Amino acid sequence: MDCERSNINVLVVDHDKWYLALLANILMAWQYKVQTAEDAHQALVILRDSQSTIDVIIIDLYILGMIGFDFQKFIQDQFQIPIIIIFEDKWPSLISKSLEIGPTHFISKPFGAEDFKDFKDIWKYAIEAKRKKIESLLVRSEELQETEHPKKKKKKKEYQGEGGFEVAKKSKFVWTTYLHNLFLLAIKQIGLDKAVPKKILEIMNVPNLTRANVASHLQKYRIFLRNVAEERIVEGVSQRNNTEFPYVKNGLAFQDCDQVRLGKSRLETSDFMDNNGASTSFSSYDVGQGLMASSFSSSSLLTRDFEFGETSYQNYGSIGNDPFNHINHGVKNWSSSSILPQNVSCDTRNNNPFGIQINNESEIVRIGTMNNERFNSVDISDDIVNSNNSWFNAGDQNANMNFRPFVNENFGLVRGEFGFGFGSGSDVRGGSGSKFQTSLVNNEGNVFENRDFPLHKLDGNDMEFDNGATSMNEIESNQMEFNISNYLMADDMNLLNEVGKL
DNA sequence: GCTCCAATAT
DNA sequence: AATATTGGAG
Repeated sequence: MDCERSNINVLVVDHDKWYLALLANILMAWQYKVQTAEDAHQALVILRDSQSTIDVIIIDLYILGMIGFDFQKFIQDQFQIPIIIIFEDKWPSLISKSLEIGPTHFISKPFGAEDFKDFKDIWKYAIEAKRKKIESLLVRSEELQETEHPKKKKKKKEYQGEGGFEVAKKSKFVWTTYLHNLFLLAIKQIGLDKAVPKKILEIMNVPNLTRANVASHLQKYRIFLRNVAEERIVEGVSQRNNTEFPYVKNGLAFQDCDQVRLGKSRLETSDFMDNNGASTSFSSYDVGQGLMASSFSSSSLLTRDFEFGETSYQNYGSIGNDPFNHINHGVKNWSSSSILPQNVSCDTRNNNPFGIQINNESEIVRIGTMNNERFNSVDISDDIVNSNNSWFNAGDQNANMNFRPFVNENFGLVRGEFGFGFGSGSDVRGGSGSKFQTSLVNNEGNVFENRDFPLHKLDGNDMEFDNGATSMNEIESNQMEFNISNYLMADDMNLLNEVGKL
């Protein structure tokens, strides 16, 4: 048993140095080889540098959440490294999220040395996992020959390697979000026109990834791009919502680094939220709302898991049991789709951010305005909508507004390569506007369709205020903000540095 | 013999 | 639907 132990290499990841030290001590006493990491990024680097020698990962649930649960899937699927998650009870949603990904071993915090007297469970788990891993790769051909019929054996022989071993049939490669994002990043670096499988493979630098894998994926990607190019967007905000391929998913990377408008992009992932409330994935701060479909000078928000059609999207979530509605407070509506600016505050005398609500036909139903503390909505003309129920439920939709400098004056709904959001092109500002113009924007950022909607009662004097809003808790805010670099492996950061985006 | 890519197979 | 494999062209 002991000799087996010393063959197991463990990576321990926790942001709590005390636990880190505790685990390292225990593991080393048990003759594990231990590597430790205090944060997510360091864990990624370690794993990347020595992934072939890591047999087990013990990781804090919160950090796992920071890396993203794709990471769990990634190392379980691709590397087949078992994960043992140490957790605190206060993140129940994270636990269930993690359990969705795959079989996982949990240890509850706080734990002490005595809890590790029962460590043999983990031992068994790790050793068993390693054994399975090896067995899945190598199957004794002798055993096979006993059971196989001669006919089948002939076919199997192609796989036969040296030393009487036979390599088990390769499992289907899975393009996780993470890998796809690396793929996109590689293409970004090379340039789409010059991107060929070999080069992409080289830049992605992912173990076990083959050129054929990349070629196949590239083919699919090109087909996708062709479809997008041919697609008519005249329908406005339409079906393209359904296709996720080019999107940044889970915020790990971006198809086009230019999309990052600001030096610091804040990234929120719904991994931190109840899965009922999957939400906005990107926002920035200081100016605007993050990622634009182009270099337009206005704001844009990205949402995901957003269904624009029949199902309305409830864009709110929670952290544990705490309402989490201050960053992604944008969209929440029960009966029809609604999009509101997020992370905005304003000089209400000159700039009024707007929220708009649209129906299933992409028509604007209502437009709301905000000031520093409140949200209210304003009816737009009845020829757009004859609604006798035309006020936003401001408390629901914009509780916990986040107040930051906000310079945009105008909003329109844009549909760009990355989704939809608020774009420039309108000529509305508090007190002075008479029209609200929505701008539909193509992938190049060019407005291809404008629609004007008359407004009234945009004057601040006419505003009705809601009392439900509260300001954002700064600490919570900080907890939810991560520099993008935290999500990237070392090479990716170099790549982004070269492009000058970090 | 290798790469790319479109077509085809699984 | 997603990924793997094939076969022609360069």
